[in-house]
Amino acid sequence: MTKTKRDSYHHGDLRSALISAAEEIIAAEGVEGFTLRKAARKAGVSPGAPTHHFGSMAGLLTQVARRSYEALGKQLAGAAEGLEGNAALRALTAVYVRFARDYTGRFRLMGRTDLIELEDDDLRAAVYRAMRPLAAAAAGTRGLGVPTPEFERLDPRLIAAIAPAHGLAHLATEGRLAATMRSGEVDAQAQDALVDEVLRALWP
Amino acid sequence: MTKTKRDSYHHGDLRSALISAAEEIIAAEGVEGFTLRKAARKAGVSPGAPTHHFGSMAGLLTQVARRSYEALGKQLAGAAEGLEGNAALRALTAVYVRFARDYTGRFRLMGRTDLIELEDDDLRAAVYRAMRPLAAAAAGTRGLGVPTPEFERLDPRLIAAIAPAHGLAHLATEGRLAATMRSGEVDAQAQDALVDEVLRALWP
DNA sequence: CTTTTGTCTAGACACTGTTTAGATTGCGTG
DNA sequence: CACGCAATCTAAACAGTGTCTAGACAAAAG
Repeated sequence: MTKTKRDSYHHGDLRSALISAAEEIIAAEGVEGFTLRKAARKAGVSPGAPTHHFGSMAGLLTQVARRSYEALGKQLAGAAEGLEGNAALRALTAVYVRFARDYTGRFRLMGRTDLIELEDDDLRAAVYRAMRPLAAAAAGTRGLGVPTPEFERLDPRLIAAIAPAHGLAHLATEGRLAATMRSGEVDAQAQDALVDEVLRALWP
Repeated sequence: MTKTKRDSYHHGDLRSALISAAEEIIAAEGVEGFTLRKAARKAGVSPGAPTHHFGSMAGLLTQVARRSYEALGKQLAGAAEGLEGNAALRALTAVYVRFARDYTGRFRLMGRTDLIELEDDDLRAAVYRAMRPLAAAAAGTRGLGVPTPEFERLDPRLIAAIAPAHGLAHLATEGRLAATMRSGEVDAQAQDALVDEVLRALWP
């Protein structure tokens, strides 16, 4: 589809072309449908080419994961505006779950510790930045400082805010939140309603 | 190690030998270290043999996942005894997290929808049975019926009990619950303490 | 214009899961 | 007991995979 054409021996911007190709494959076929060679073919390049830019498949997927965390962070930041306390926590969690449902491929990749380089500094920073709105909400609600970037020694109350979101998101992607229609598709509205009920039980 | 010896052409009990082999590999090298051929070699059998018993790799791993859910269910059932209300929920969640930490390979497999056959009836039943203690605790706490076996149209209050456990477990396996020592190993005691704090914030 | 540096290809390697056809065995039945 | 059937397993191949090593090519630097 987005097969980047080649007129010259050199590609020009292969690095970002491969990232885009990977994102498209993951969006269309999921993480399990992704192969490095597919991405190379989509970019119109030989199987060995990606190695020069990313070192390994995990290197490429780490970039995709980083960008995905940035996207999630943006959505979270937007959702928290103008809200405070438990209302903010509910809104943030709802967005977290919607992200997992709407971008299941990306979300699954973010949890695949075998496919990405967790120790990558840029990735860690992106994860930290993405979680900031949740941290802020937890702090606003319960009097708690923003966590250190190392993401270690986290405050239990922040974890208490992240865990339900993470858990709900996983349940959603596994189709365990009811809301599956007869067509097999996910009934987004019904799912949102269910999530809202859960959230009102957790953060009244 | 546990290489099952062969004296005759037929194995005798290849089916369960393959399941055991798979469990050992997953325990030792994680899901990402598992290959079907490895399991076959460990059972002292040709690469094509497993297909006759399980149809595909997913068939074998589905059995491993089923047994893992049974193990988890046993631990949950044991943890709930003699406890009521939020104390039961806290104990159950703590066990859930400990299971994920102590049997990370198994736990990761349970979440890999691409490696197992989610629609398998035995698996679904095992999942349902494993979650019963959580459902009972949520019911005892908040006046809620035990969910239907189809695991659809779940009560939001039950989901509110499962989600934090699931989320905490994932965070634990990703090493995001502090509690990682300088050696790189997980400080189980510190992690348990942190989880306990989180749980007291969620279910006071 | 030449050299150096960064990109990319070609081909191979050691794997993977699965399929095919055939060899081997145990078991129920005559 | 002997026979044939059905179950079980093997051997070999197939189409893939990620990654490595040479070397080909092109653009930038001297």
